[in-house]
Amino acid sequence: MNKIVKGNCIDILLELDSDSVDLIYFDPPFYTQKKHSLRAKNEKKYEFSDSWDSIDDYLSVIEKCLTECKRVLKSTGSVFLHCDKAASHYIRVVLDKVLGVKNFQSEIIWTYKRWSNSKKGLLNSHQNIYFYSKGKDFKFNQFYTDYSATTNVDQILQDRKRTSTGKSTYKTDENGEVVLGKAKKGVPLSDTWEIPYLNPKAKERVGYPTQKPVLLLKEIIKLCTDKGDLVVDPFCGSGTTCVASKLLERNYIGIDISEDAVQLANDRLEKMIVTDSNLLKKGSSSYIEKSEEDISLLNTIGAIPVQRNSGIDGFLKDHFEGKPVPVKIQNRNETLEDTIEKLEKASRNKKYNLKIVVQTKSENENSRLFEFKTDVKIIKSNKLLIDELRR
Amino acid sequence: MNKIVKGNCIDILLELDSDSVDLIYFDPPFYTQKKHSLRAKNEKKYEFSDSWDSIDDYLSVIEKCLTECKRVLKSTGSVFLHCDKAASHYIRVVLDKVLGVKNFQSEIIWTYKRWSNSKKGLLNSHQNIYFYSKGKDFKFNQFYTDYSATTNVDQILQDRKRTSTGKSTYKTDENGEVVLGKAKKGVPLSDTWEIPYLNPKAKERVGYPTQKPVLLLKEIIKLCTDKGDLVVDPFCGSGTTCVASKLLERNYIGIDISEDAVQLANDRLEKMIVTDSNLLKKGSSSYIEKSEEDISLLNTIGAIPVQRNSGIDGFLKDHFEGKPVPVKIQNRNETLEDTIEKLEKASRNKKYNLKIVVQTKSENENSRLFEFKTDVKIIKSNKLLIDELRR
DNA sequence: ACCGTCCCTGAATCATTGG
DNA sequence: TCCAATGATTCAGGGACGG
Repeated sequence: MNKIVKGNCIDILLELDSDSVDLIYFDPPFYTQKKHSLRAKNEKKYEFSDSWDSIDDYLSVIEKCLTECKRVLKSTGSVFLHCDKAASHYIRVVLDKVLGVKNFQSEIIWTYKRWSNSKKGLLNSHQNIYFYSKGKDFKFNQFYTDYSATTNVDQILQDRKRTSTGKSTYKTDENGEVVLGKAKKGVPLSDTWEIPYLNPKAKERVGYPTQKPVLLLKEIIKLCTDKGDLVVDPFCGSGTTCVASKLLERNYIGIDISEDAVQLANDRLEKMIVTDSNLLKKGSSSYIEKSEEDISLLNTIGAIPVQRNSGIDGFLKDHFEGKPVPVKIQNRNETLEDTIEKLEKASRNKKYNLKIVVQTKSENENSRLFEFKTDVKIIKSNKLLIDELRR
Repeated sequence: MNKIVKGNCIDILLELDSDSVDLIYFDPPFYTQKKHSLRAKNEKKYEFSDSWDSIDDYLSVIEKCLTECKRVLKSTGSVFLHCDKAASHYIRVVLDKVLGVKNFQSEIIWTYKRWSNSKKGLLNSHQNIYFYSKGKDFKFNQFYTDYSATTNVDQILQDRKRTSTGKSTYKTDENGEVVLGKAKKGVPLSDTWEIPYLNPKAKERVGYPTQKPVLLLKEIIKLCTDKGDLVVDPFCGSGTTCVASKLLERNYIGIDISEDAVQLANDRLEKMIVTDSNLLKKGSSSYIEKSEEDISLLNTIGAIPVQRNSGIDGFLKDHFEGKPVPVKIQNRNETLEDTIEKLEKASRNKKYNLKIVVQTKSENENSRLFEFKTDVKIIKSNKLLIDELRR
């Protein structure tokens, strides 16, 4: 597990156990009948050929490969097949055949803004991803997005009933007051995703043609796998799928027929560890989730986040008595004392005039905080204040 | 010209001259294998059946009809075929066959926000429109949209040249100054269109199932026809295409097999009601009135933002004692009393068990808040708590 | 296993009401 | 007359259930 393998994807797939894979991201050559090439920053030229004798020739390769994919997939597994307009309809016919019409789940549209060209007609700015599950009980993590700006959320919290004619209306009790319904989670994720196209200057770019943004792959992986699950990419190219899997702590196997691609993907995974380790220094593997919450909190108090200091999460934009004000947010796994100590340690020798800890958990009864001598000021997070209201 | 004809579309198309039509909007049943019915405001029930013996049965009808469409089309004419995920791939195979792979121009994605349901998986929120021309010299009016906010317009005005290795760079003259190119017109219209779905309460609604927004049809018609051109809709239903054609001063022929549909379409052409979408006019950002800060704060306390209620800024995701918890953040220009009053007013008749105001400003000395009777709970924002530390 | 049929879901946004 | 607040209505829906 967690490797990039050089070889024909069918051969390599044959070596995998049946019912062992959670997600397959299938991104074959698009049947453009062209040779794709691109020069990387180090001037190395990467290319692959997407020329075929005929569409049938092309499709038969796809079909064989998909059949093998189906075999290695767990019964709860899914395939995401990425293609573009050129052959998407023929490929979907194959998908229907191999995986079954019933297991078609969604046509995902990936839209992006892009450079215009002089083509007569509309500017091409989407690609299609077909989502098929192996069976009925596929793994799916529901994600929710914000309500539209025009939605009256206040209203939709109400319960409803049916009138005699079968129309649905909002329910009121005997006093004419509205009846409130159950908690709302937000809007289920749509099948149209707007994710920026990989910018030609993006650092992420490694110079491989048709490289996909990591964001797109992360989205797909989060949707259909959990931590520790296995993701396979039979046409992995520059290894974006593997990078995304690694970031999300999924296992991965990438396959590509080109020695260059395998080399490149491996390099990318190496380097990622390097850039990643800075983040790891800061805290735990929960970095990604925790940081979003914390960044919101730092935002609300007007603080600038600091990434590489385990004792300090940020500094207030406004100094206090001429000195910066360090802020630390209590971590889920820390006692308040721990938090204070870390902040104190990090600010030793720095004569800050004000140091702030944001408390995020209630103290338990045998807290000895009152015995604790510190000049750190403690404020309770708004979330904690609300939790206390619930008591 | 300019008529709605009752009958089978193939029969009616046979009566039309060859090379006489500029645009065909082809909106067949989607192969949902369901009966679609809807009741209009006057209680009249409109329905059509979309059940077929098999996909081949369905496709053979489509193919016959498309073949006839091709015949009546001028050499500069185009077909827009509207379908959804259910059979889009099979339909495109037929389109390739009848009109030719070379004449495929675009897959247009119509995306919209819509009310959700309890489906496992992604929320379905797009439909597909295939744009094929009859030949190479199809009529096409290029439309342009604004550059994206992140585009460096200054830079794209510069001319470019190629380096020896084939990379494209900006051109400079002998003095090293940039060379400005010719004026740019903007970004060509993309193939992904976000147009609001016909609203349940829209006046434009006539009670016919699957009714399309006039806006969508206007977009298509403007793209491929000029004033006085002829537009044909072989499955015209409630006649949206004809309404759009009339509005844009194009000629039209609508065909439908249902007497009811023909009647309805004619009525509609008599008194044309079109809702122009406020959302499109103003843009969804104009509805978002909350500041980044407020959104961050709502985020940190686990609340869903509400955009359209001056008394409530959000609801906590977790209910309290079975009821939602409204939250209001004190506004810069409000006294705390104002804020509380607004929240109270907005939650009148709703039996919330907990209502929260987030105080963001200190009370001044002559605050009369202590005289104020309310069951709203007040918490101080983290920002305020920090400001108070500074005193 | 495969149909209809019924019943439920739940957010979008224009129309209407209110000031 | 205009702007802001509120609500009505929808289902190119989806799933459960019974024959």
